[in-house]
Amino acid sequence: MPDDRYRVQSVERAVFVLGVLGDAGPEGLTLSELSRALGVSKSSAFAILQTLLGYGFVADSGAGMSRRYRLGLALARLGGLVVSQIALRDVALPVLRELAAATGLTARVAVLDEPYVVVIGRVAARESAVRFATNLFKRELMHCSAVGKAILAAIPEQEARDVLQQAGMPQKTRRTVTDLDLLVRELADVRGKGYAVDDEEDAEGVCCIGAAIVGGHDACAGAISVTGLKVDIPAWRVHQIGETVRDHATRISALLAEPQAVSA
Amino acid sequence: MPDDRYRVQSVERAVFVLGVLGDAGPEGLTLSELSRALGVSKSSAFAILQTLLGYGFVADSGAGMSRRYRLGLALARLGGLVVSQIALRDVALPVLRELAAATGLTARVAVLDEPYVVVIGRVAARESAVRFATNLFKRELMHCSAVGKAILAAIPEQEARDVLQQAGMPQKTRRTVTDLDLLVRELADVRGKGYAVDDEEDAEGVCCIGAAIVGGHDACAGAISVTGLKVDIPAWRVHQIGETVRDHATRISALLAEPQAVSA
DNA sequence: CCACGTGTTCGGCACAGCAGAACAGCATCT
DNA sequence: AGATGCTGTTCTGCTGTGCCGAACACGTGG
Repeated sequence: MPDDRYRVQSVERAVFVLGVLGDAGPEGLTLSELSRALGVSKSSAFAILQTLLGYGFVADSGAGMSRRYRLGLALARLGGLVVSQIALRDVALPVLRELAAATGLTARVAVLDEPYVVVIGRVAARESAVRFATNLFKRELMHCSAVGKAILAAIPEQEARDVLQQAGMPQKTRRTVTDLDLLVRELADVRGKGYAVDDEEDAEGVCCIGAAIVGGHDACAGAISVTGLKVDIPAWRVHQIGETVRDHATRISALLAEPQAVSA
Repeated sequence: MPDDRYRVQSVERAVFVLGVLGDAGPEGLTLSELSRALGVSKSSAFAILQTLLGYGFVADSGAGMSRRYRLGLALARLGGLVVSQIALRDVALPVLRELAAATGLTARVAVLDEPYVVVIGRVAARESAVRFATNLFKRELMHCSAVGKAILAAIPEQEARDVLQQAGMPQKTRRTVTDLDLLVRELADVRGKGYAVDDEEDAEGVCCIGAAIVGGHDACAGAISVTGLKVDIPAWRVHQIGETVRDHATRISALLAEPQAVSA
């Protein structure tokens, strides 16, 4: 996907190794399984694994005839560093707790990771029938999520067009907006209201309402949203919830503008 | 460090890139700084960065003349996967809370990541004068830590010797045991008592008492320990604390043996 | 016992990807 | 203004990396 002019093959393969091992779960994979999944020779996969093994990026369970490889603890360390570096997360979480309490819905905070959005924090609704299995830190498409559309509405239109074209606009449900111009027109409406709605556009039966967070270093720092079943968010509640979400987003924006007083 | 026969240079360099960026903090580094820190040409570093960038392993803040690179969110995702895969962590943490409360000391749980130990969980003492700045998920030496010695005592002697020789036994403080045979003899004593003591062997003025956790898939699943200032752990308290730590370790071992009933 | 599974080792050839130099912006100093 | 330092990016050509394939050692099950 990146500018494939300056990509180095070995590194790319190493990244794939980590990706495949991540999907594999705690049991891990054998060398043969891995080399097949990647479509590379066993010896190549072996060399990459040995290298990553030396630095703790992968771990191996028991040597011998059926040695299994899984993700290593060095990744936990680096991952922790990344998380601790996201200031927005720490600022937003307390406010999200209030938002979740006020609406009775699951609240989330996400940032732009061009051309995707990434959920970096989450507060589950206290008493929710279903639990939304949204993976933290996974790249999600912008055109069919409330946080995505909220961010798109907060950045220059041309930039939004670029981002959308780069990522594509696949049809995820019956209601997904797949036309670029149609979505851009919707963004104007979002700017007017101050909140964005995802009405079953990402998953059937699931509704989200989000609002952008402005400030920080860049113009748009991210967005927050609440998620619930379509049943729990009837049409007549949308506007009221939308305003609540928008107000909480504004509060986070204000907190970001303040001189930081971070506690240990 | 690894069997440098089968290491692939590009992957190794990519690992170094991530390591350097991790140490650099949220501000990140410029391409030039990075290439200098690594001792590779700018173009090589650039190619590696482009590749990692494409998969979210690094992120870039603003293009142009002074583009800065930092760790990317993909690492947070993989790191989260790793953490969630460590069953021991979830089992141990509640018990560690009790241990911390019972002793008034900081409690930690670690696993073997040959030939090192890695702290995977921690519960700070409620009312502690100092806060111990131990990094989670960082590889630590075994010969000068309570968790390390506890694990060493729980595995076959030959294996312990191998591990110690592989990692080396550098002198970290005046009291660090740097002689292999001397330490091996101490391990017999640890087996007898059921707990291991680190008496200012890792850092001046800091004392740890740890005990091994057995069971799980392997014979030795890890170890727990309590950490405090030498002043807070006078000689007459060592035995009593040691027994407390040992008992809590035994409880964790028992929990691991039970058929898992994990809550969401 | 042989056939197939595994992980590991080796060698040789090709091209991946290195280094170095040239390029384009931008700052700051002379 | 001009000059010189920085920055990131691009390009080219040579070299040595690190690919693949095949042989190896070990275990298992038909």
